[in-house]
Amino acid sequence: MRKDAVHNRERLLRAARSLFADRGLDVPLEEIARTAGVSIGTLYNRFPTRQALVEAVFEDRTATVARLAEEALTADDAWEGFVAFLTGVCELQAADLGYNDVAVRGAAGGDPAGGYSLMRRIVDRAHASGQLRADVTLEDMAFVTWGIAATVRATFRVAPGAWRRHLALTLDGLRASSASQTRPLPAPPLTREQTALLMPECG
Amino acid sequence: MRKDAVHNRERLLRAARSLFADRGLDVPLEEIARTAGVSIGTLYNRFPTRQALVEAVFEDRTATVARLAEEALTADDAWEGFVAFLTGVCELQAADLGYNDVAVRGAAGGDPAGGYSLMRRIVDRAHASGQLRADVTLEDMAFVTWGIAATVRATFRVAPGAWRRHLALTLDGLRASSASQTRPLPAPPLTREQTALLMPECG
DNA sequence: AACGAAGGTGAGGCGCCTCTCAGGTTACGG
DNA sequence: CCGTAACCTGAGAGGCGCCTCACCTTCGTT
Repeated sequence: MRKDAVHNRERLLRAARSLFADRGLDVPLEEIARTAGVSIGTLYNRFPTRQALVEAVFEDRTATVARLAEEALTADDAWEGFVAFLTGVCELQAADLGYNDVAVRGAAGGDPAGGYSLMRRIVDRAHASGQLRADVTLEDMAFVTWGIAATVRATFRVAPGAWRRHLALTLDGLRASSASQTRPLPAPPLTREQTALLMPECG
Repeated sequence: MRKDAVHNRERLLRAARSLFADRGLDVPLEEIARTAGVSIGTLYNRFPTRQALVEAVFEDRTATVARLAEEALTADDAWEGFVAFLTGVCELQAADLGYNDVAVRGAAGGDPAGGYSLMRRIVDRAHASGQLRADVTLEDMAFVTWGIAATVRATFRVAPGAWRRHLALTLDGLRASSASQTRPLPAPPLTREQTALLMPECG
């Protein structure tokens, strides 16, 4: 690739990163090109589809999630690791409206550097320590993601940080002590296949 | 109003109700008119803005919510009433993608027939019975709404009913027994003003 | 029956966004 | 320094959805 092409690619990524973060994934491509100081044609040269641009912009996030997961596994307490991981992921969503969209729409593509199997280990460890309720599965983590993402979107202008309250309430519902002993949960967990369909990046 | 106008108005409402339910609030107005067998001009005659149409379509829902709230207040057990109310509201969202949008975007306009003060009574009653955790407020109900709505949207094609599992987990987090005694929640509840801003129909 | 007002119609203007392509420009190996 | 392949450009075609308005039809009243 010629070096001016590389240069333009980077300018486009910088512009897209910033606009996606502020306004979500639906920013007009023309605006991204203009912000990057490049023509719309160049944008299409570098990124033939919007999807390609989105994937390039959020490529680093998958590594970040993997790092969060690894840190969580080294936490002294399994539950604290579990909480730290989910908090970290939600912080990413709160800091970047574009990534928030990615999380909700499953638009990232590609497995997050083995994030899925790391997450499984976090969940297993929290189960083993007896602090995560036994009837909760890895697939239920999607509920946390979707729920907190929605609260972030609803409140980020008016009450940034409010999602932390929602997350705390959600996490309390996942503690072993919160299980409603009387009756089982009213629906089965999502299957692995369903999760793969809904969040391709976790397949 | 002339009777052909009334007739067309009803055809438009029927078409909009059906399309909104299946595809959400962003259906093209032209398509609604076409489905109703009426011209786009007529749609604009009856409903000068999209907002007006949406409000007319979902007018009945506010009464439904009020009815749910009243039923909840007559339940033998305060907690069961509380759960029944939230379940009912979520069922409305799960049954109609348009109403789901309304709930998330706060696009309904108008107080739901005093639904807000009824909800307050449901929450107060659940507090009084000692079953709803004390550090949860009426405003926190918005988290439930947003969260379940998001899960409904994500799963309704692939796993309809999965939201019930999410709701059950969420509700378990709201039980008094789930309060993490050690530390307070990490963020204050939304203020009444913030809630009014975010969900105008609850102002 | 006749008339005025209310209502219906749909082509077309507008704005927004996506995507293409013919023509001009630049990098870089030889 | 030259030639060519890679690259950049931006006008414009095309699609979509919103909304208006001049013209015609129908209702309902007298």
